Amino acid sequence: MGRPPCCDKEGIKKGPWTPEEDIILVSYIQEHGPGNWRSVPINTGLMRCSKSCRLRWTNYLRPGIKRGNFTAHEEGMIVHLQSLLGNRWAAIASYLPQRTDNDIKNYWNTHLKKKLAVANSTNSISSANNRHPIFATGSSNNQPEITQMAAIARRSPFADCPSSSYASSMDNISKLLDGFMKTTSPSPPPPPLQHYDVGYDDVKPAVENPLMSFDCMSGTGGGEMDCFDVYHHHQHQPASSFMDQYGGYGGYGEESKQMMNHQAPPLSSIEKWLFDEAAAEQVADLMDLSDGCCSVPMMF
DNA sequence: AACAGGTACAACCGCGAGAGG
DNA sequence: TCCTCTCGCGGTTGTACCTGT
Repeated sequence: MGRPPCCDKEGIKKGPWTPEEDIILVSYIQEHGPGNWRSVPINTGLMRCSKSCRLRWTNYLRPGIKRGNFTAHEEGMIVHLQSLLGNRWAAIASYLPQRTDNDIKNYWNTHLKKKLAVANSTNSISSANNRHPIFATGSSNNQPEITQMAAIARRSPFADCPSSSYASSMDNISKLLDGFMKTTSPSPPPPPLQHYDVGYDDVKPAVENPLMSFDCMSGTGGGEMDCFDVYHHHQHQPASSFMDQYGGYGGYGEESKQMMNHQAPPLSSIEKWLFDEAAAEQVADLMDLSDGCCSVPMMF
């Protein structure tokens, strides 16, 4: 007997989500937290399948998501990471905590693939890529490295930190509710959202870890120490001390820290490469073209 | 103004992995 | 060890919007 289809039941609604549905979903998650998606449609009365609820939350409603145009910096990172990891969008997204894997995937398919095709035809990108051995050898010839990097990506603090992500989420929800209130009036006020003092246009990164966030590579932040300084400052320190100092790990517990201590080098090869001169050079070039909006005020 | 083609992105589908019984 | 359930991921589709003719 095969697996029963998830969403082919009678009465399961498909298609775009309405603001009302969003409100219901957000309210429920605000109260119960994300997870246990099976129970979400049951408890909320939403005529959606659990998968649809999860997708809506993770790709649209989840707090800390940055919407709008990708910066040149983000583009560069996606291109780098895609070259290394292939179409492992979730792994790539873990390095861009403000972007969803769906966003990155869409952006890759609609923009970057085309751009790269054009660039490759003029050899402009390929020459840059070939500066680095990883590009020169091709991802398929570095399977162990890729595997390691994928594992690292999964272990990254951004990979899965529901608690911290959820805890900082209310700006998105506030946005949603705000937008909803603007477009539907009069209507009963939504449940009060607490713990959110962030303005509508002031989306904070879901995770504030300066090393793991490539946003810091922009170097345009107003901090006392730019990201490369941070990197150089910490690259010889054990991962644990760095993570402890900068409050990494998101929702990871002590056990995870220990795991990191045992399994992860202070700086993985992918991270080294991404901070490497070639990448830095390329990204720095892109930085010059950036509008600066990718620079996120960091905690240092 | 109307239409066609292109683009962007939200959402869906199917599969695999992992957890738990 | 096997089976079922649940979740997450990557590929794909549908559709609203944009742009050019």
